[in-house]
Amino acid sequence: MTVTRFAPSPTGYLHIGGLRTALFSWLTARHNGGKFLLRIEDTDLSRNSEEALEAIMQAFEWVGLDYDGDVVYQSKRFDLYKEYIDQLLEEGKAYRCYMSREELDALREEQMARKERPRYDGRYRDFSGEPPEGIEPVIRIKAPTEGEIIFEDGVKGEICIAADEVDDFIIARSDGTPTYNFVVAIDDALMGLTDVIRGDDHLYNTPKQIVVYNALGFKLPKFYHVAMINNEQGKKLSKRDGATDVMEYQKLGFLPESLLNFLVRLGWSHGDQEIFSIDEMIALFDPKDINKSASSYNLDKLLWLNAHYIKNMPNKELAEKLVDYGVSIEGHDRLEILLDATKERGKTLVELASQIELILTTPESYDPKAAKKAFKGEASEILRNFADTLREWDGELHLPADYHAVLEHYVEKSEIGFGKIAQPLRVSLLGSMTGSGVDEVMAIIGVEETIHRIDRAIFFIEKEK
RNA sequence: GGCCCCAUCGUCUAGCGGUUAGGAUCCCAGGUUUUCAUCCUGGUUACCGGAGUUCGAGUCUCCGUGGGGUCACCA
Repeated sequence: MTVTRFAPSPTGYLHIGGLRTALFSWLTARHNGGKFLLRIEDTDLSRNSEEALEAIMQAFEWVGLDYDGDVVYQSKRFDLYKEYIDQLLEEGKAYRCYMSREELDALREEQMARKERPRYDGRYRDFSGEPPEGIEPVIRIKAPTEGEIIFEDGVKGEICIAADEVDDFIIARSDGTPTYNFVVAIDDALMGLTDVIRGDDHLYNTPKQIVVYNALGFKLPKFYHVAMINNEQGKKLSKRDGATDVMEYQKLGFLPESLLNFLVRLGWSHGDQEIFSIDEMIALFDPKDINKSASSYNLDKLLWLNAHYIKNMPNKELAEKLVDYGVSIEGHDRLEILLDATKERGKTLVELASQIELILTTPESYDPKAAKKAFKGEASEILRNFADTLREWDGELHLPADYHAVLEHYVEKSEIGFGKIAQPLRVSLLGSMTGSGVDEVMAIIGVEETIHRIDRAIFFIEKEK
């Protein structure tokens, strides 16, 4: 059975790059009917934060990626790791190193001065003498000294790294706590991972982890190293580039399905298809199709996707989402007309909310340019006559089409062009020259409010004269 | 710097030895709409450079160049 995982360390919010690898892992598991596990890499007790953990879990919930079983916390498994450390020590596959931090730093500087690659020199690898006083040793694992470490990466192909590039790295700190590359290998093996999908910044950790797998006799999973996401300039994505925190996207008015669709297409594709529902992603995703090259983040495409998903979302659902953006219209009796009239002109929920606000609120002022253009000539008279026509209208007035009939009737009766009434009417209703159709707006706010807004506009026009 | 990885329109990508190099986004133009948006139609724009292999190379090989990653008692 396919088993994948996402394994963040709780040191900050969930980054969109992290979300993409999580998505790839999740899709791989779901596609194969396998399991997707969540593990928290919190072995460095000093760097963990409770808020970071909560932020990550919250982001996961928002986008709707579900995981199987319980969350695994590495900080709660120290006893387990200790057993493996002891085992390796006993088998002579690991050893105590009594070099102090100072000595290590000095060695590194020396090597750098000689323009060599800084690395541990293995001085305690076969040490059997009397250990120096007062030094708590670290535990190092014996990495192969010759040959090469080769593995097949599902994305990049065969990766071959000379053994002397991998030194005897530390598996337990002097305080006894285990380190990252050691516990990752153990947990991935023990949790039954079949496919490890992660960022390619981990590519160089893989040979180290393979050393651990081999020392402990574990079976290797398949590795996939996904290239990074860059900013629009092709450089590494940083906080300066705007939203990198997944939850930022919620605040900006993005739908989780838009973000997921956007991310799945960064480094993966299926022919010419751009729009993928979650079910389609699950059906079509295969990690072997992941691209080798890094991709750049592009906000325009995300906005386009978001507009698409907003347009196609049922109004009821949209209304529920809009509550978080300060718009409560769930009980509005013209909900359908209101959302049909607005959801095609908002790229984000934030924009949509302000469109709705614009219609529902009586304009306090008029856009000067629009007023100048629309409120000239006989505008106030035309508006007054139209309001009268509305008052006297004895037909049904519910749908936009009903209001349209009134407008048509008025235009015919008074022998004026459509624009003569439509333009001043729009500015009266919305305060601006652009926006939703006047038929829709009138149908949403009703006759009374329509007349109220017209009266206010007439008052404004007369006052300005 | 050592090692490793990568390279098609501005961006996301298709291509898997023979295509007028396709789609999407952005941008521009036209149409639809009383306006704006939507929608529809059309247009501009790309194989990093150089050798080689081959009848034929974006596709394979090598060398450059450019970009990225990594070299912790962080993860």
